[in-house]
Amino acid sequence: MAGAISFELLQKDAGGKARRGRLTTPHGMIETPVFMPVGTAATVKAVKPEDVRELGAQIILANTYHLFLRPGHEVVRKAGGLHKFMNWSGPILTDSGGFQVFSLSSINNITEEGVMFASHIDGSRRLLSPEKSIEVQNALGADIIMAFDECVPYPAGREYAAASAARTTRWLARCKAAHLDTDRQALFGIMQGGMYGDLRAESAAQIAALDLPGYAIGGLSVGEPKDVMYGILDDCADLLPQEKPRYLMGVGSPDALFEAVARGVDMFDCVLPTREARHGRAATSLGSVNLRNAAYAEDFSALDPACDCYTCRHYSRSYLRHLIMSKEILGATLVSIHNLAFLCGLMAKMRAAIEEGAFEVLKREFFARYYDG
RNA sequence: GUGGGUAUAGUCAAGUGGUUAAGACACAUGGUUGUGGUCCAUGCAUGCGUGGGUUCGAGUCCCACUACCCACC
Repeated sequence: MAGAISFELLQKDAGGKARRGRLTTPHGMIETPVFMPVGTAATVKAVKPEDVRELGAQIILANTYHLFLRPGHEVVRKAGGLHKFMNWSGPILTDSGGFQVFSLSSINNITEEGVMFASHIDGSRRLLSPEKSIEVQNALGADIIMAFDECVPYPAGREYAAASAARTTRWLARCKAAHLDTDRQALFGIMQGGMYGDLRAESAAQIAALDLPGYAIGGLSVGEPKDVMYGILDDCADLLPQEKPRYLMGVGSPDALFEAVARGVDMFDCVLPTREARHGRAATSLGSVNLRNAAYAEDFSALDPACDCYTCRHYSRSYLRHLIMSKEILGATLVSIHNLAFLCGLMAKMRAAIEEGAFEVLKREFFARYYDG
């Protein structure tokens, strides 16, 4: 079967697990490893789609949960799909709503059927199930859609993690059965299993057996210590199929991106760069900068001297701090542009380094400058 | 000019003679990982317009001064 997407493994890092790949989708190619900016409500907050493209983003993520509740997936369908609705012609991935049902809605009742929850917008009771999530994602029309899963919280007991992972796998089979238009949209399965290595292996084997076009690692970066996350990731490269893309959900701090790419992960998404930008924190080549700090009030230099993004080419730290402190909309826009450009640029550097067999060198140099400089 | 009122942190204020002067905003410093444009944590008045007085004890009562507000001339 042809399928909506194809993944080509171009190169593996000499001596390491880092991979250089290429994902072909109905809306264009994606060079991996890749960072996907998050556009929850069919918009990367504060940034116009053409600017998202210009800053180097190859694919964006949108949320089933949010669009299901508002404006409603039928509205998006009538608009001609998400790409047209939001004026983004590149690839899109939609999250299934599984995570948000647990993290955002208040009252929820989990059954084998699905999850009953109260909308965070108006409190109305809604049901999201594997079939419903696929129906909504079909209407949204993203290139890659995600399985409806339960993200096991941290910490979680072994028994709960095992039962939850097993249910997520059963839900995945239902998602696959409900998803018919496989030539237009690729369905990714999600590995769970909490922080238990053997449960992870079991989950990986079961979802791999369904022969899906890609696989995600879920349930990480949920509050566990970083070395625990890296420990789980150590095994993921061997647990998941080599020839399929691997997506680590919710990860986006620079150190975690390096560590995960080093362990063979290809795709990432995270709210961190845009959320932090709205609150005045920027990632730069020399480390993190909190623009709210009084020290930057009269700092007329560029946010990051080594960055050539629109924001760094035209504005000073002093001005950006003024915008953030005044809660001016432009502040969120400019810092978001920079933070996204920084992360997308970082991934581009990783791709080039893998091609040159210099990934470990880049990683070492980055850590020295970003965290110790 | 006459009468009345009000002065407490950068701002708005609580405070009715008795420990260490509420709270909010602002400000300062952290935090935020499949996004509720949020939310959270910590810090921030040796002092209550100024000067005197009463009292064991005064932001609180008394007197004078100063500033501002309102009304009348």
